[in-house]
Amino acid sequence: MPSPIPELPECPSFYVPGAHRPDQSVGFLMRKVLGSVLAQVDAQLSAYDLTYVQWLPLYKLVMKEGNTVAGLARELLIDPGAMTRSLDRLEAKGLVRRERSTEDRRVVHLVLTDEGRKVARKVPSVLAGVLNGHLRGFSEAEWQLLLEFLNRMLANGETLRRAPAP
Amino acid sequence: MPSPIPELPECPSFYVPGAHRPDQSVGFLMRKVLGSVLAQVDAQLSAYDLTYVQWLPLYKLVMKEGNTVAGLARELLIDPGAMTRSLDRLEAKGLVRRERSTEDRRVVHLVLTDEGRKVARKVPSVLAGVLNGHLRGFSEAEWQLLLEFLNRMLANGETLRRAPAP
DNA sequence: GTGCAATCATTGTCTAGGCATGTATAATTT
DNA sequence: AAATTATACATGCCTAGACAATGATTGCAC
Repeated sequence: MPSPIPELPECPSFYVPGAHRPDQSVGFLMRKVLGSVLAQVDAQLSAYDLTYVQWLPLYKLVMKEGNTVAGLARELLIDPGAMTRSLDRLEAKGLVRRERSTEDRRVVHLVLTDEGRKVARKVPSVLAGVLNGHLRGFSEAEWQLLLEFLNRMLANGETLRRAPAP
Repeated sequence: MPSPIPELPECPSFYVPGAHRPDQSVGFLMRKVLGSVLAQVDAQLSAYDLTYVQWLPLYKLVMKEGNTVAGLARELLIDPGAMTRSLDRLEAKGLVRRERSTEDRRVVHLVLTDEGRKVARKVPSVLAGVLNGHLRGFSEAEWQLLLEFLNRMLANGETLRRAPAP
């Protein structure tokens, strides 16, 4: 009797190695869309001497979702080393301050400066504008469907990470 | 009589600055999905000492879509400087060769080595596998719809680039 | 033809991320 | 209590991309 095969639904075969040109694959298209969104957001944010990725930790701090280097790195799914250097830049601009914790002397608490809070406030409307611009012509249902698709792909990616490719 | 307003459909207002948490916005989700796809592709490609982005120029060379630095950079939507350095790495690995053109001494022709051609062949099936894995549970219609959404967002981004935000 | 503008490739300097390592400080185990 | 393990932050070295400036060449205008 064969060992019980885990109940994974079959993968589709939308992509067949030689068949499609990869510049119309989901991956390449998403790269381009994301590039377009980021370029426009960053272009507008340059007025505040900020980038999208620099805003992300500021936002997390505003929302009180993490206030340490490791915490932010986990939240933003990036390397702690990258986070450290990113915070170096933000600190140099006077947007955050580092304060070594007293109860656990390993951790560094990050606090927004007034300037940091001020500039972080400007970002969401820029982001909303660019995203809405890219969704011109979408119905609300289509938008929701797109979000659902992305969430499903993300969930698939998770399960793939646990049970790697055959 | 007011000047004729260009016939641009209104932007939707799906995203309102304070309303949504940005980690469920299209942008952030696409970042995560793309990260998941790239991580898995690169993990598998590491067996060939190659990455997805290193494969792209090889593929363009195979397809004979550009055979110069500037040509590849245009095709792949990246900076010529970045292309030069990327080719440095590929040349160091013995996957491409540079040959200064004789008829126009400014340009450098890029030619795949046998090794380059060989390793480039391995990639499409890896790519297809990971993409199909992320599309598990998608119907063909849903897949096509997703592609359509992405193409529409891309087109919107184009028009936005010409006529910047209000 | 001479001068000017455009093109091609390269290099320097910057942000951004990944991986590996190191150091200090907890926390846990024994 | 001592030793091990784990965590937090920082640093070094790598890929990757953006922008700006440079040098070499070519093409065009005049």
